[in-house]
Amino acid sequence: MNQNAIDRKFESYLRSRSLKLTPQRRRIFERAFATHQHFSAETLYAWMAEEDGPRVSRATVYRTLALLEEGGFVESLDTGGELVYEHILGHGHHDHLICVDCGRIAEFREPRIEELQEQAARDKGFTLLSHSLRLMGRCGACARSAASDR
Amino acid sequence: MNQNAIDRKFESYLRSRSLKLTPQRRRIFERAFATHQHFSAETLYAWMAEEDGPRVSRATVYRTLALLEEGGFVESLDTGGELVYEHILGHGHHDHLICVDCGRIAEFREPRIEELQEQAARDKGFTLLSHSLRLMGRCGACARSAASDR
DNA sequence: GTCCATGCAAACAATTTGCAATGCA
DNA sequence: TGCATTGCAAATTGTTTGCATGGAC
Repeated sequence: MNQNAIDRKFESYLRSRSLKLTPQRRRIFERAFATHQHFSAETLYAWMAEEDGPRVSRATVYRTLALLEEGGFVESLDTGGELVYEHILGHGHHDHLICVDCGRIAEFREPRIEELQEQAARDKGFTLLSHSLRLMGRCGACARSAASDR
Repeated sequence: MNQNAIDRKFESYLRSRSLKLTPQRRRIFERAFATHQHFSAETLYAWMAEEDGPRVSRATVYRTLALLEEGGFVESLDTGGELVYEHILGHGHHDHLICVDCGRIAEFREPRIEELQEQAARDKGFTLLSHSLRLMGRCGACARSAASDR
């Protein structure tokens, strides 16, 4: 999906909820889609501060990220501490690997895990709505530097 | 493992780190093992307040829970909001199902998921240290009452 | 013109910390 | 006795909210 199509999707989402397209919302939205990294509200706020464009307050960053999440434009990931976001469009579902040393986040996809989750939920009489799977470990680079420190 | 053996394990853990066995620590420790439910720091603090025994401050509850977690006596689970704890001893590893309506927590065990996680980590060059898998859904009771509300 | 949105600062919730007093070992 | 521990209140962190002003439609 190109930038234009995404923009239209956002506009139509706002209209559907009778919300307004403000310069702040547009700026936050576009910035969130301009990166392929994970970012926190604070990080995004810092980007807003150092880059050019309409001034955006911290409160608006939080409010707009919440809005984007409700609209299914971004997803949040709880890193134990702050929430980080990533945009979703053109990005299939995946889970995360988090390096405990450097904080690097890698993504992986494993449909067989999803299937087993469904099964486990059914077994316990639950209707599965969503899940959060985070693998904590040490990435290759950190493992190597830990080894060379010895 | 009986209460006595668990107590000794705790005492020896404290000794190994040259920490002291205070009435507060003993009380918190025993209370944590006396329940088979999940509990938050605040809940535990409330138990301390309403039941008899040496007075325990909120700060000490937090500090001791952290200590118990480091020692591998309890494990924490992030429910999005507050952390809840459960004791580990005599309790194999499992993951959680959380009801989004009533907050009820169910446990399940699925070794095949663990195996696939290991594999995914290896594929990405990570050394897996731990993981957190939470399934969010609606428990049977809540699904039924939601249906009857209609 | 009518709501909705923004910025600001104050409020929040959960947890952590500094410090002086206290208490195990 | 010496260092760990406690309680208290103040501090922190990440996030949310109330309210007066400003702006999109």
